[in-house]
Amino acid sequence: MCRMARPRKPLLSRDRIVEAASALVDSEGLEAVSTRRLAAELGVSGPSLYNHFRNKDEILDAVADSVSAQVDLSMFDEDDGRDWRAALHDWAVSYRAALAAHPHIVPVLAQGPGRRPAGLRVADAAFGGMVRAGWPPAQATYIGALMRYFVTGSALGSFARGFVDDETAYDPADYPHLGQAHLLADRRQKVDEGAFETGLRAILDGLALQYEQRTPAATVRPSPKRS
Amino acid sequence: MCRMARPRKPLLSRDRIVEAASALVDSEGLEAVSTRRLAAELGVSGPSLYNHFRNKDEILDAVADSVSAQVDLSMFDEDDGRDWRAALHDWAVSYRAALAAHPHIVPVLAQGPGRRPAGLRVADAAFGGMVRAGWPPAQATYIGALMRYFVTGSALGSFARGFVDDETAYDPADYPHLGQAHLLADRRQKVDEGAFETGLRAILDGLALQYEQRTPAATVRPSPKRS
DNA sequence: ACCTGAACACCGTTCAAGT
DNA sequence: ACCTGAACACCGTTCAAGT
Repeated sequence: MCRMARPRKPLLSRDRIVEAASALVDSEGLEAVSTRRLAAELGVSGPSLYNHFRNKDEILDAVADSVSAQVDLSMFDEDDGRDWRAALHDWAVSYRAALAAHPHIVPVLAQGPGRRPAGLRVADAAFGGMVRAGWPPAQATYIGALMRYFVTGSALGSFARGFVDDETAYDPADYPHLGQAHLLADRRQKVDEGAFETGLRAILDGLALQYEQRTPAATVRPSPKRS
Repeated sequence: MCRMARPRKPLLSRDRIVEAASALVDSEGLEAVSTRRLAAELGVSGPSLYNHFRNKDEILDAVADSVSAQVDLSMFDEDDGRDWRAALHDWAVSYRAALAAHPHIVPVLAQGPGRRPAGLRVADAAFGGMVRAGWPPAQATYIGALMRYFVTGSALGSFARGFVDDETAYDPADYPHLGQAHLLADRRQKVDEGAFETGLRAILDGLALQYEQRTPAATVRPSPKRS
């Protein structure tokens, strides 16, 4: 009857905790994650988690970061040979796919990289890729930020989940143009895809215009200090 | 010693509750809002709130909606006379300003309009404005959605608050390009503004290209069924 | 080092009771 | 109709105690 207070092999590890937390977030949402519930899922008592993480927020940060780690960044490799526009497009698509696969953690992710390593790696790679492609550093920073705005916004405020599935919610007297707002779920997913593609194309087209007109630098005038 | 269980004039009202909740969200963040704390702030006991709202989520929805209600929609008025591009620009700026003034409630707002009246009004006005300007309904839906993605994403994932204020967090060995990531707070705010302006301009420029090439309809060919 | 149960100060919500 | 206190089933986190 002697339940060990401490077994020779640790019952828990950061990885095991993150794995269980991710599964719980994906299956039942952020609200379902309590330290006690998570511990129960892992077969330990609540306070055990505090041997591996300082608090619950750190666990959720780790879950968010494991999603960031799934974003493909290979398009920013030096010897990739493709142009910034194609790289940005492929990055956005991969970025969004990673987030859309785990929608419930997006609110945590969308707040910014904080000190999460994979989140910082994403920001770093995109910035580096744009600078290498010839964008001035200030513009490269803007591009990284605005792409994050758009991608996280699209994953978070999905049209598909953002409107209620109830036609009586949209009185035509109040909202004369929203007659179609409560459409079938699969139609709504098409709206999300269409909006994302339309927005991404617009952003890339618009940035291409700005790229042509970017700071003259070494082209027109004899370059003014280019540190 | 007879404290009234029910005074002649109600102590609470939905408006008073929303007002107090908004103040609490703005000053101390979403996490500070508990039904008990909110009730205390209003000088009543916790359960009293349930006479006016079904649950806490409904209160937060109402707070979010009061922010949506501050978004200017006048640029979509019929007799406004300005083009869709100017309207979209002004809308985005006003939209973002409303959200940036109450950043802590944005995570609730960003999830979509749900059944919040002011949120639906925003979606309705933008859609209607684009259709009136000549956009096909499907495109108008996309535009409303993608603008929401971008604006809520920018308000939620602010660059200024999204990076930690600690230079040791960005080891150049790990993130070769993030040397500037922990800059002064006011510089970071400039990044947010720059990224928002750059992104908004790119979106509008890109949409202008798509507007020119939109469904030929009655212009080129003898219109193929235009229901 | 790593797990435990007990404990503290909280939660959201329900409900019978008051007026 | 609208407020109350008591109660229920939870929380996150700390800590002394075990091995």
